[in-house]
Amino acid sequence: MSKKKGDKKAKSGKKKELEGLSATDLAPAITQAARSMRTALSRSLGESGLYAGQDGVILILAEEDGMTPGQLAIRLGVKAPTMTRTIGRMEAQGFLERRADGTDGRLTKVHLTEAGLRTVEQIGRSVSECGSIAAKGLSDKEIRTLLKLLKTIEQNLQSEPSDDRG
Amino acid sequence: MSKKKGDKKAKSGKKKELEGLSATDLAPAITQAARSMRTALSRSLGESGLYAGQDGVILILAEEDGMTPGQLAIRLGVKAPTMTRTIGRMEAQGFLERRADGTDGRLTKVHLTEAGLRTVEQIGRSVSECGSIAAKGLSDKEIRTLLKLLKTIEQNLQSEPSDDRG
DNA sequence: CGCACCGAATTAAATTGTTTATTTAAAGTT
DNA sequence: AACTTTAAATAAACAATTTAATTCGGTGCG
Repeated sequence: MSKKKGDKKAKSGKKKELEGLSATDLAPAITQAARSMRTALSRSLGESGLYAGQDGVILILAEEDGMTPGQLAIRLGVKAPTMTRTIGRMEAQGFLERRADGTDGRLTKVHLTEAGLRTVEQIGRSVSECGSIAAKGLSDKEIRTLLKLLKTIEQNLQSEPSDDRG
Repeated sequence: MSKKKGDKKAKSGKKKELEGLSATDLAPAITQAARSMRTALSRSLGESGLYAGQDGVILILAEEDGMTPGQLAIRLGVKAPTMTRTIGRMEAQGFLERRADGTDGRLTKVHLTEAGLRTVEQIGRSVSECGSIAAKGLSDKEIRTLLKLLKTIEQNLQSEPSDDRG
């Protein structure tokens, strides 16, 4: 870092060199885009009786049944307590069920129920459709670029856990 | 019924023509990226005593004081009840205050307090810093591309509020 | 003037998400 | 074998977000 200029505050300048300004807009931009996506997905998912955030659990379980809450949390990029509660809700809703692991008493295995299995296709459709709507007008290349950039910034953010130095 | 090609599973194919597959990955990708961003921003904002979601309110108010909750909601892309609640918390925290509009009894004007004003700079720094961290390694052009794509998908999603026609 | 309608704000209820702390079981150490 | 440490799941507390329903002031019509 610091190999170039423009790393300073530049608080006094309201010029046109908005190099830093772009980065400033990044957080709001992605926040709002994600909010729109979540809302759209939520609406589409509602037909299956699911909430945004639950779809990923079912989709992953459909690929590999019997994962533990911790594994699911990692796969979905959320914290373990979030997964625990989401699983609890979904279990109450009848989409999945917990089973104790016979070998390791600490582990909980999560399995799709029949009802859960029945939602898989519809969820896939919702997620896919939402993505298509969002990507309307974008070329295939642009979509891939977007995905790549998204992954990059995610990795950047996660590799910098706590940088509270001034 | 109007859908046609690309609706297949194609789960077995790992080829390069993943046109539909890209769009399918869009929702999860942006969701997780936004989650990372939110977490990072939340951590940085914590020093100011704020939570992610509150920053925008202060920043907008710093530009134009006395906006109504509804206006703030639109500007920030959230629904009115969200804004009401956030404003309530922030008022309790002492960052802003509500004042009734003398002319129109239905309106509430939101004003920054001195404490709120004092946080403006720090918030701007946090948001900017977060964006910079997220954008590390990306060229200026890439960042602008990302911003443009983000805006596009946001508009796409919002112009299609509830079109579940088949 | 009274009643219907609209619009802004709020309340209510549901969920995801985070951090911090607690329980419980496995593993490691002495 | 008893104690300590670690790991997984969970519980509790706090915040954001949404939709649906409610309150309340303004406006319009009869």
